[in-house]
Amino acid sequence: MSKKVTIRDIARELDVSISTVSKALRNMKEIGPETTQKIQAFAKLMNYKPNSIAISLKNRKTKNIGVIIPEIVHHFFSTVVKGVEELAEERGYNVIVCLSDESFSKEVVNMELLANGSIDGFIVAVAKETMKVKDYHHFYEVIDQGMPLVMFDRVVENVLCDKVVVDDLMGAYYAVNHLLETGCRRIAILTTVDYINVGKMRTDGYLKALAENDIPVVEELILKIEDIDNCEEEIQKLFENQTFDAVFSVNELFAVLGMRNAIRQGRKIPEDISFIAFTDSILSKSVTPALSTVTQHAVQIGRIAAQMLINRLDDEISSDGFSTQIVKTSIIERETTKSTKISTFK
Amino acid sequence: MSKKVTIRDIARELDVSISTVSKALRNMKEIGPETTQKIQAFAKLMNYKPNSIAISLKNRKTKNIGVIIPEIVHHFFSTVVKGVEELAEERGYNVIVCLSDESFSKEVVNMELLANGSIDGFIVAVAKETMKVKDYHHFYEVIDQGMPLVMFDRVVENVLCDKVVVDDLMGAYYAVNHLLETGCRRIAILTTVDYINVGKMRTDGYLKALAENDIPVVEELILKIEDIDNCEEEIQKLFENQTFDAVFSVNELFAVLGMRNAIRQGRKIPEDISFIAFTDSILSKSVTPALSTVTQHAVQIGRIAAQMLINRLDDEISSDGFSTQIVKTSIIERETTKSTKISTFK
DNA sequence: AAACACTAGAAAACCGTTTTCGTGTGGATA
DNA sequence: TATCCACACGAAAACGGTTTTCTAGTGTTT
Repeated sequence: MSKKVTIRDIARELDVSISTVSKALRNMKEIGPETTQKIQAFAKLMNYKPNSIAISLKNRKTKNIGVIIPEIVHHFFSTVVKGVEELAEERGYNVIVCLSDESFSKEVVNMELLANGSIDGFIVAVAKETMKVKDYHHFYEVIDQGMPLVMFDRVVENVLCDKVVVDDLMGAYYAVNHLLETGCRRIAILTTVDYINVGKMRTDGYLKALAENDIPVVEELILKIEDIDNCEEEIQKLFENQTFDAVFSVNELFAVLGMRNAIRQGRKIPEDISFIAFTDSILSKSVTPALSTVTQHAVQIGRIAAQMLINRLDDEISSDGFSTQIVKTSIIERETTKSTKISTFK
Repeated sequence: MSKKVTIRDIARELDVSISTVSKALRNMKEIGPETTQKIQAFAKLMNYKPNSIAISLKNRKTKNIGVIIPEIVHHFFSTVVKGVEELAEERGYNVIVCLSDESFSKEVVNMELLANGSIDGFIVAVAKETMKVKDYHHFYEVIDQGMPLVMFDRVVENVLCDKVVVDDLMGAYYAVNHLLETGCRRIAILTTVDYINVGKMRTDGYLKALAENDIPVVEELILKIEDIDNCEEEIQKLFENQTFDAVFSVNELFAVLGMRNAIRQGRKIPEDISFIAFTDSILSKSVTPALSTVTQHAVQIGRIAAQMLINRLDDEISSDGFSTQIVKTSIIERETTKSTKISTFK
């Protein structure tokens, strides 16, 4: 086991001073070419790598960015992380991922842990519990210490920082409009409880689309699911007790579970009943029939968030003027919605 | 914006030495009770948090563990990370996640980056490309520097380190046996090319099960998929050109895509054709009919890997005696395989 | 020959904390 | 009263680098 070689080791071996080594490694003209040559060659030979801890301590910069997400086994969040990772790598930053597990206390602990020198800035999607208890002191503290913070998707209105959000309302609006355009009239919605920001926004988009098309809102067709583990029963009940010709779902899972009910009832998709859902992952692509979706460009969101953070870090921009980027969604038509063209031709 | 307060600030304010502050904060009996009292109270007031970088520098420990996985938008890998995170948190460690993107060079770069002081040890699933080019120098270097390394799932035989692997061969064996027991005789396999360790192992398990039951191996029923992006066509061709009454797949995706072909051909699942696949994520649970799977206990794998690493880190065990933990799989029977009971009753 | 410019390298400061090794005060002991 | 020992605290080194300042030596210019 060969220990890590330090600048000091090189200096000793080559019988020069450590400052000479330091300068030579950074190609300073102050050091003669052949000395520089020799030192660099030896350093490479010894497989020397500067200790990043020492450098971090000296420059008070870690070149690490901390990402805190509620869940990692989650297509949207992991895809955002991928985007963050991509851009961070391009700009020479590392990514440290921590999970809040949707818990307020874990979010606080993780932030405090990372804030003490491990990272230069945060990218966060706020935990459900935090949104519920509305306690944002950990965000304020971090900002107060001069550490940049970027929120994405699950954002808090009152916290002053850069934000990246999905255009959930309009995404839902267009999705429901698409159902309307293809001839659907009684549209059920599978959504979440209102304290989940994105669920609320998507529900509002659904309502807006109905309103603009003079379709009456039927309360019985609005299913707000609290507990994701028991969603299957709730969805089944909806299918048993109500009739409708389309389903708009705020996520893939609810939609696919809905499709199961439709299939078992012997209904044809999309002829008898159409489906469209937020989130575009393997699930949508691989189920049969393939699910039409509203894609949120998660990689893009990650990249933008990382961009905002690193710009602030590198340019040392003063803290005034925070911006909120809104990322538009797009609809991917697959097999669970009728073609707009065909319905026009009819 | 209030700057971070250091131990030095406290010393200056209270007009004592920095060593006194350091000791008082750590409750050393060397310091008088009322001084300790005063210093701790003031530190709390100032919201003092020790700088972890400095501590890392001092004790040459970061309390961080680095996880390198090929993909994050991947159910198995992200679930393993969740397991690692869980256990790391219990033991007071942070997790730094880096992605190799299945690329050899990114794997090397990321390891070098993290190895320079950012972390105390590694948990790695080897990238496809690395397995292909068989260049493992970065693993040897890290081990040589005395940094513990734990490999999981995608492991390299020759690298001496702790390992956690799925019992892929037996998992596949039992899965195929299950198909056999429920009356299937012509069983197709959807697998990957042989340089992917787990694909190879699962194929071997398939072969073993057939051999032990005196079922002839039909080469045409073995589909080795290289490029995951074009797998749909390849699978379709198999369904068009061959007949079989069951499919064993090394992952969920291939199976679900296979099911699509069966459904379109109007075949009944599982009566006409059965399906069973490795990996148990939302996909299996939510497709219709729900897919029977071989679950790999990914959280468990993550926990074990983290356990092995942290034990070595905390106990400072000498580097001899590496172990390989084999995690058994289990079969989850859902709707794509016939019930064993029923076939017995028949 | 004196003044000057340049190059190379030695030495020290610095980052925030822990740790080792004093040092001075006071009370107890001889 | 002189010696010893706790006790409470402080000075300084260490961790591993970077950076700055200072010194010494060489060669060129006038």
